[in-house]
Amino acid sequence: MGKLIENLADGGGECGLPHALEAMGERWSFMILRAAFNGLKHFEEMQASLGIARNILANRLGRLVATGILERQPCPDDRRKIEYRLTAKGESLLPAMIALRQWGERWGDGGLSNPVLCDRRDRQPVQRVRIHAQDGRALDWHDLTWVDQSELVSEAAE
Amino acid sequence: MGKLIENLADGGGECGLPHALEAMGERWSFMILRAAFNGLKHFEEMQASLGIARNILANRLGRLVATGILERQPCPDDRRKIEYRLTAKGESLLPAMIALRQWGERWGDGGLSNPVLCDRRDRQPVQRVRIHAQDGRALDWHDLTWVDQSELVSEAAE
DNA sequence: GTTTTAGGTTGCAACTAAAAACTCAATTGC
DNA sequence: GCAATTGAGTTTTTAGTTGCAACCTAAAAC
Repeated sequence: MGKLIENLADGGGECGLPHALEAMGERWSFMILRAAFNGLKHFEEMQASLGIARNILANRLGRLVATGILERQPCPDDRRKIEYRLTAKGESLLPAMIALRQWGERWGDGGLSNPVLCDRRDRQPVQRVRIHAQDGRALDWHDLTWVDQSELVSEAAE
Repeated sequence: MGKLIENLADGGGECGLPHALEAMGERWSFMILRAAFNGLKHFEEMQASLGIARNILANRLGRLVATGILERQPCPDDRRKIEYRLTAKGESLLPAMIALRQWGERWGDGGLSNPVLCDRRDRQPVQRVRIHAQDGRALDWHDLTWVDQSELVSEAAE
C-alpha cells in the first residue's frame, strides 16, 4: 500500500501530475470525492450510494485520509459513526473534478449531469472550466505553449 | 477489457464523471495524455519517456483511440511508424489535466512543474484553473451549491 | 540479405479489486 | 437488562489487472 505510480516520476519534465495521481488515480477515488462534495459523510451512506465493495471503500477512505484529502472524525452524538469531511486540500480538487465531469457530460451519452453546480448567489450554473490567461482571456490548446521555467519572464506571478 | 467502472453508474444523481473515468480512470491514462500534450506522438517515444510496460501502453493507446481521445494514423514517410495525435475530444481534456497537475503542484513535494503552460501571446503562465460564475467571478466551494436541474431558472444558458 | 527499428503479442508471476461473510462495539427497542 | 440492529470496518475467497521479459512481424537501413 503506497507505491502505485512511483515510476511515473517524469515523462518529459517535472510535473505535479504524478503526485496528484498518487492521491487520486485509483479507480474509485474521484467517485468518493464526488460523494463527499455531495454531502455524504458516512461509510454506509457512501457504500449504499456508490455500490462499491466495503473493503475497497474502507481502503480508499483510509488513503484519502492519509493524503489529507478527507478528515476522519468520530461523531460525538453517536460514537459508532465517523464523519469523513473534506479538508481544504480536498476542496481544492473541485476544479479538477468538475472539469472531468463537464468533459464526461460533453462527450458522454447525452444525459446532462444532475444536480448542477451553481453559484449560491444567483443559483445559476457555473461556467465551463477553462484555461485562462493572466489577463482573463479563455485559451484553447492552440493558444498555448510550454515554456521552460528558466525562460519565464518573472513578473510577480500569481 | 472494457468494463472497468460500469457500476459507478450513479451515486447520488446522474453525472458525467463515470463516463470520464471510464475513458481516463486507469492508472496511466493521464500520463499518456500529458505525453501527447507534450508533443510525443510515437509508441517508442512514449514508452521510453514514461517507462510504462509495452503491453500496457499498447492497451492504453488502443483504449484512448477507441474512446476518441487519440487518433491513430500511420505515417506516410515511414510506414512502420504510427502517429498518435490528440483529437478535439482529447484536447478538451486539457483543463482537467491542468487542474489536476496544478493541484499536485500546489500540495505536492514542493517542486514546481516544468515546463509551464503559457499563453502563446505573451509567454506568461496561465492562471490557476478555477470555477467561475456566469458573471466571471471565481468561486470557491463555499460559494457554491448543488441545484436540481428541474429547479434551474432557464436563461439562455451558455 | 542481414541487421535494426517500430509497434506490437504472448506467457507467466505478482498484485489489486469485488462479493460475501464475519467481527465488534455502540445504540435502540422492549 | 438483554436481544436485535446499526455503523464501520476486517477476512476470505475468487476474479481480473499489471508488469516484466521474451518473442514476433513488417518496413527501413546498410
